[in-house]
Amino acid sequence: MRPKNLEKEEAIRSIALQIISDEGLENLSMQKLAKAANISPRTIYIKYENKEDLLVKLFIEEVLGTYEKAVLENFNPEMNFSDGMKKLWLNTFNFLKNNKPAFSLIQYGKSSPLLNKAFQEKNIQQGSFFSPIHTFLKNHVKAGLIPDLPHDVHRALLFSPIQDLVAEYFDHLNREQQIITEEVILTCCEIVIKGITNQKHNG
Amino acid sequence: MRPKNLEKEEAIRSIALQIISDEGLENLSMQKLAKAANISPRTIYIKYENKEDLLVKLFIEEVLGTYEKAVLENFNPEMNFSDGMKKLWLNTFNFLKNNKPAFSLIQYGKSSPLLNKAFQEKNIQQGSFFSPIHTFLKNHVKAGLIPDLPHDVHRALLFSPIQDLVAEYFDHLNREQQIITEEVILTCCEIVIKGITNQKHNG
DNA sequence: TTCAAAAGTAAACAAACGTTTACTTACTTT
DNA sequence: AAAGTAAGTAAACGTTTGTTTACTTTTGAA
Repeated sequence: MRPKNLEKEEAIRSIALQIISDEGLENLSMQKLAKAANISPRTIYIKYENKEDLLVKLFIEEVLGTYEKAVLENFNPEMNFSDGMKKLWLNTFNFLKNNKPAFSLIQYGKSSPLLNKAFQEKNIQQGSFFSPIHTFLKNHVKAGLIPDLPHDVHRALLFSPIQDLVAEYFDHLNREQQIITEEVILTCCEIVIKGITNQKHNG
Repeated sequence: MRPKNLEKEEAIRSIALQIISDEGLENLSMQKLAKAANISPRTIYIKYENKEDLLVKLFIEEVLGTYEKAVLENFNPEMNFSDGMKKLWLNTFNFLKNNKPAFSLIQYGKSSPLLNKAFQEKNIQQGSFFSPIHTFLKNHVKAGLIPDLPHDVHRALLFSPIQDLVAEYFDHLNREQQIITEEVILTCCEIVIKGITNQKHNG
């Protein structure tokens, strides 16, 4: 039998991300996608059940999968807190700033009920994304370095600023400014570390 | 001549927000909106030029307008840093947790190119939203209490965690949990304050 | 009380939507 | 080399889209 053309599958995914990033999720249609990828609409349905299936797989597999891998590169849960945080922040920054389409869909994941629901189901069903970070934080809670807060609260405190900074990086790009640099990222990371770290020997 | 029925205008806006919040921006159509509001599609076009105009006005006027007012209530730029921050965080939390549709569209503002562009144009054309916060931060930079960073960077460090915490509040609601309370918000606010505050007399 | 005029409605427009049908192509297996 | 089968295409399906046309209703002012 004739084998699947993996190039076409990759084209579907990358062009779908491109359209979402440039025109918005609300402006992605199957026919527009097929035309942009130079294939028949039917071909998309060989690889995906329907539009929702395409979007969910794009989000969970293509985007969150590679995102997680990039963020956790050269990171391990046994690192000391400051080094670990800086590694995670720089990995996040360097991956996302070169992958605007991925960043765009991640943002939609916080907006769209469909993607948000898919993310939570995935997270519950088969162990959460970014579980090494979970372990990392637990270690430092146990060591008394950071306060014992729910994991979601840790995440909001420690990682929401870096995601906002990436959004600002792209906004500034549009206006041909360059304010958000690796140096700024590291400064911000240190501020966040200072905030969360217990000051056992002060006062 | 016959006057506009303001109730219908309000119905259009609130029902549009409802649909966006429940089904997503990508599932809002003019016909669905008209049917849900018990009016003719044509009526929407009396009040708005087209769908984009409706979305932009919904976002900028209805949502960001009321959001700004709520966040700045009983706040003024002359407050001391800690009190001001806590006021802003609690105002944000208490407004958004009771206004999921507003929160949803604010999230879409970070995803959708249309809304994101509209926000930036509005911000440039006629003075930024939340300018009292701008003044507030400038004051405390001048006093040497917090480091002199670009305003966007301040915003990412000081306010992105509270928005993430609101998102988590809604996620937990769906699972009938109640982790994000005013008390948690204040704890987190203090952590953020501690991080950004210059320690002039230590070390 | 009449009446211009905007508000509002019901129905329809072409275009685009997600998806499928009927068919052809390309490749593996025998 | 022939057969068999999934991949892939072109064209079309019925529906829904954003928007408009043609008409009716409601109102404040004359």
